[in-house]
Amino acid sequence: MSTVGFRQHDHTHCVHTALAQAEAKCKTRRLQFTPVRRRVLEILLEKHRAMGAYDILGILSAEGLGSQPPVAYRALDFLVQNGFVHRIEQLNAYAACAHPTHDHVPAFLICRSCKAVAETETELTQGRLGAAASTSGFQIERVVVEAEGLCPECVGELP
Amino acid sequence: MSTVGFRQHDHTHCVHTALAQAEAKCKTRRLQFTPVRRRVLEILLEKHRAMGAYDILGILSAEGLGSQPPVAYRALDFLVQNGFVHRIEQLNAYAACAHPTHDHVPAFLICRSCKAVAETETELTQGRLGAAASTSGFQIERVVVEAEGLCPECVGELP
DNA sequence: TTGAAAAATGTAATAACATATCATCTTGGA
DNA sequence: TCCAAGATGATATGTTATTACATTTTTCAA
Ligand SMILES: [Zn+2]
Ligand SMILES: [Zn+2]
Ligand SMILES: [Zn+2]
Ligand SMILES: [Zn+2]
Repeated sequence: MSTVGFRQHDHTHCVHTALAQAEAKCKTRRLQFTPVRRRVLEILLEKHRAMGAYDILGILSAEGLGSQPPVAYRALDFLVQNGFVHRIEQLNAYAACAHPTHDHVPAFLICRSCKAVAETETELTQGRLGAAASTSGFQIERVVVEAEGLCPECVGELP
Repeated sequence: MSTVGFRQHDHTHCVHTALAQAEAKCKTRRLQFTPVRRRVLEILLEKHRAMGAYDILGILSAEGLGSQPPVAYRALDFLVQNGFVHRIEQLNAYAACAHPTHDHVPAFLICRSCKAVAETETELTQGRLGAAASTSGFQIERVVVEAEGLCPECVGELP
């Protein structure tokens, strides 16, 4: 399954594929897939977990791609804006999108022990939240859904 | 309806009621409902909106109840831990619980224009998220559900 | 009642996360 | 070619949150 990413896998191939897809999408939309933007996405794809802006900045800095916070935040804003990366609100962190080929409402499973993050999908106006919104006349534009708990690896090893 | 709080109302009475309920609950559970904790909850009930820790600290400080960040964060941690207050992840802010009398999974509707916040409820493992969790063996302990959009007041007045 | 343990508070310092501003350079298109 | 929009460089600052340790207060059982 591609919906949940807790199992180990080799992803040198999928990093390449995702970068190529991102590049193509940018070309289509006439967006500039600049070196910093490309590298930030690549870092997030390679690490395959949520990373803070300053973690990413540290890597960029070591590579001579920029050392000040705006460098990282600008690249991340671009990637989030265009759906290549999601922001995880609970962690103040960022993760590469696992389903970049189609529009979706991301939802996350976040392990409180090992910090692994898996992305799945949800609906914009599911269940009671959607009902409450339409009852009150609230117009939902974006939904943050983030579940915290224990991943399969950690669930056996902790209280 | 009590589920959605976008309509105007007078709540001097409900502040008193909520404080009394909190006090009773603390007595039952043998928790210390100290002056700072009480006052922080009262502030959040009175303002009836999401507030940052430093907003609250400013008020506490003006009243001589403490001037350093840990004062506010400790009180907020206590109130969140015990279900009197919820943290709004998207806003890095806190709001008094609207349904303190029973256990629930809070969900929020957040107006991006006026910053009003309404609390409703949801299920711990709704829809696809729950399905993905059980498929992968992830054990959900807490869910953050926060919808961003336009409240009834603002939906007519903005693009 | 009293004394040890647990909980809460006071205080200082610092860490972590994020944005504002303005100058300069690059890119894409008329 | 030249302009305008977009991207980057660089400095400073703003905002949110935690660590650490000393002191006081509360709890609870001997
Ligand atoms: Zn995604
Ligand atoms: Zn784990
Ligand atoms: Zn609540
Ligand atoms: Zn509004």
